[in-house]
Amino acid sequence: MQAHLTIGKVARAARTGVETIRYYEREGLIAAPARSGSGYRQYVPDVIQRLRFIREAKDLGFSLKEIKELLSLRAMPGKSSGEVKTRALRKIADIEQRIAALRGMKRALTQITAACAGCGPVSECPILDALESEKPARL
Amino acid sequence: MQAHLTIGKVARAARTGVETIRYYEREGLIAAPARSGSGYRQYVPDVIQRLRFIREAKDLGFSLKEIKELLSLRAMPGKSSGEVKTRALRKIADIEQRIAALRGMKRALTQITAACAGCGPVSECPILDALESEKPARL
DNA sequence: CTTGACCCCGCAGCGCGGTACGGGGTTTAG
DNA sequence: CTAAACCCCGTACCGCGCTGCGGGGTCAAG
Repeated sequence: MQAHLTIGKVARAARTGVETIRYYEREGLIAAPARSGSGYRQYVPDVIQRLRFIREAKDLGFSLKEIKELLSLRAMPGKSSGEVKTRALRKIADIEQRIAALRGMKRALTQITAACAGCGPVSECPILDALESEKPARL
Repeated sequence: MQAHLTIGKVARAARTGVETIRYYEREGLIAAPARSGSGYRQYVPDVIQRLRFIREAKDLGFSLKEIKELLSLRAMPGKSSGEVKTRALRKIADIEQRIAALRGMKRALTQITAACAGCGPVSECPILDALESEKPARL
């Protein structure tokens, strides 16, 4: 009846499991919430956004460790903003690389659909090689 | 002295481990190569590109199963190209979603660096919330 | 006041993607 | 010819990110 949510409600709202939330708490991805007299976790609604963000970042291939870093960009108790900025810039560069790599893949796949639309057996279509002749290396 | 490479050379060229290559072979991500009389694997150079592609896709958050699907878009023995096209289009849509999500993150991070460049303690900066107010849901 | 859904905690187990080990044979540089 | 470096295979083990289980307490609807 108040603004505090039980872990089960949070789990449903964030489309995740109760156990996952407890796990994230142990791993430091979300703060330990207040507790009721009987020991129940009492969440504020904000945690739902945070859980959703975690899920999204995870799907994009960030590890929980990286996500922790991303999240630590906010809520740094008394840190200078210069430090935050530096970290954020590094993350931005990382993200740009990922986007570029994804665009390369997309281009290759687009070529497949465009060039092979009407040609004969796929095994003879040389454009499929586009998939494998991505950048020589990097990182 | 010929065009065939041993597994160790391939591993070094693709910047991966020998065991990883054998693992990918077991998992069907790369074809089993020819063998020498004494049982040594004899690779053609192409495999190096393929391994690099796998590494790149992995870094982007694709699972080995998904990568297998991506790779299967080429080298489908006698499949109609219509089927390949359908699969490719699905993959393209998936990749576009990933790119969009990454762009959202980048935007949020950019706002952090821009807006907080000179303001006081980070804990008071409301724009950091951008990180958590990403899309309501999806998928 | 009971019953069922919920919560607590700790610990075991799982699937993924490797990584290492051990015991053997092979190749090649010196 | 020998020693180092490489290869084979099977199996065991690892860290990550959960997921489930058991044994217990709690809370709200009927």
